[in-house]
Amino acid sequence: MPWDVTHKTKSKEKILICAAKLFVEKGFDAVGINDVMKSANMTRGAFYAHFKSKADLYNQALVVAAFKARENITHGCDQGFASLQHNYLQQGQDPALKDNQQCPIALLISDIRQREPLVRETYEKVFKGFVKFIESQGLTEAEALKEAATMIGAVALSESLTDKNLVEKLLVACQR
Amino acid sequence: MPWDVTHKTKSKEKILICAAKLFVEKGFDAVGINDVMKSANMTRGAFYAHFKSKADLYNQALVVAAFKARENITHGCDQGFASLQHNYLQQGQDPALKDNQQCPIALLISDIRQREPLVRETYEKVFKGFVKFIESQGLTEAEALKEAATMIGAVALSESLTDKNLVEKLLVACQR
DNA sequence: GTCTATAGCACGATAGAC
DNA sequence: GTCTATCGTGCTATAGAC
Repeated sequence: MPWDVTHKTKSKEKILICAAKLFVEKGFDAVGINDVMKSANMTRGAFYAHFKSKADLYNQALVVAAFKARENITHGCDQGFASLQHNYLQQGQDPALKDNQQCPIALLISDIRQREPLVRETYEKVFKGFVKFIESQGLTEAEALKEAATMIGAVALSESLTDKNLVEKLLVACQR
Repeated sequence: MPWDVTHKTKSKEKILICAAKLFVEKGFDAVGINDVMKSANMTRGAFYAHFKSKADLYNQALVVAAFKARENITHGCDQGFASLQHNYLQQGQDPALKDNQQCPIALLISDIRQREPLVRETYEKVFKGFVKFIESQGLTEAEALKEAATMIGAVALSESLTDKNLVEKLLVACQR
């Protein structure tokens, strides 16, 4: 593989990983192409050699975010649903893991409504994958859907509320 | 009360009610002052006679949205938590009620992270009021927090997912 | 492929007529 | 108080040098 192809691939990967973090943290509108490229140590102009538009980047970054978040949350998690639930609910709480990828399903849950159909399809696939994964821990589809709603709602709320005490009570209450 | 004071009050109320609908539906960034004023049958210039900034409008509209949504959801709901839960989960499903105010806690759940501290405080107060209201139906604080997370997560998801069948299954699964 | 520079547009906010 | 007109700014996207 020639050097320039590797270089291009590495640049694109770097952009995607930076974009995944930024978009999940701030949403589509609050993140400019400039912010993403700066975060990846490049300038605006280089962006369009890799992506055809900002929406294209968002769509691909969503997949990367989902993959990385799953890695993050299921890392060392072999003890069934209770362990998964605990790791998911605590994803934003451990300061040591503060720069890890958080779950795009929860953090982009209202952002996604304003996006184009292709992006919404991607989001929906990610959500369905999450539900299937919960089912694989021994839950029925209905149980998995309800547990997913609770976990996603709790994590989304935990990022939107500022009262640390309330957030702690909320996460404990959802843990069962 | 002189005519012009009444007129001003009515204009402001109209702007607030239109803004509450638009912001809850689309979020802060996707709604321009122009959109709000057009929806209220006025022009951009008149806006600053009533509000000092777009953020000021958003903050006040959030309170109006919470009040109207509560009216909408608790309307004819005297049968305890099960009835509240049913009405809350179905708020976006009945096409006849499609233009009613939906719950800002659920629909602005990720939008609110990017707003200024004053707005986030307002959101937090609204959320705490919602939890207290659930508690008043005979639940403990922990139970109320968990039920709130499930309901809010389910409604937020139901607006973000496009598969009607999946949404229906999700809402039924959360109904108990 | 990456850079600098800029076109083109949309938005928030202000100024001044009525 | 409401209107029209405008300034200033920030953004996406493109053009052209290297």
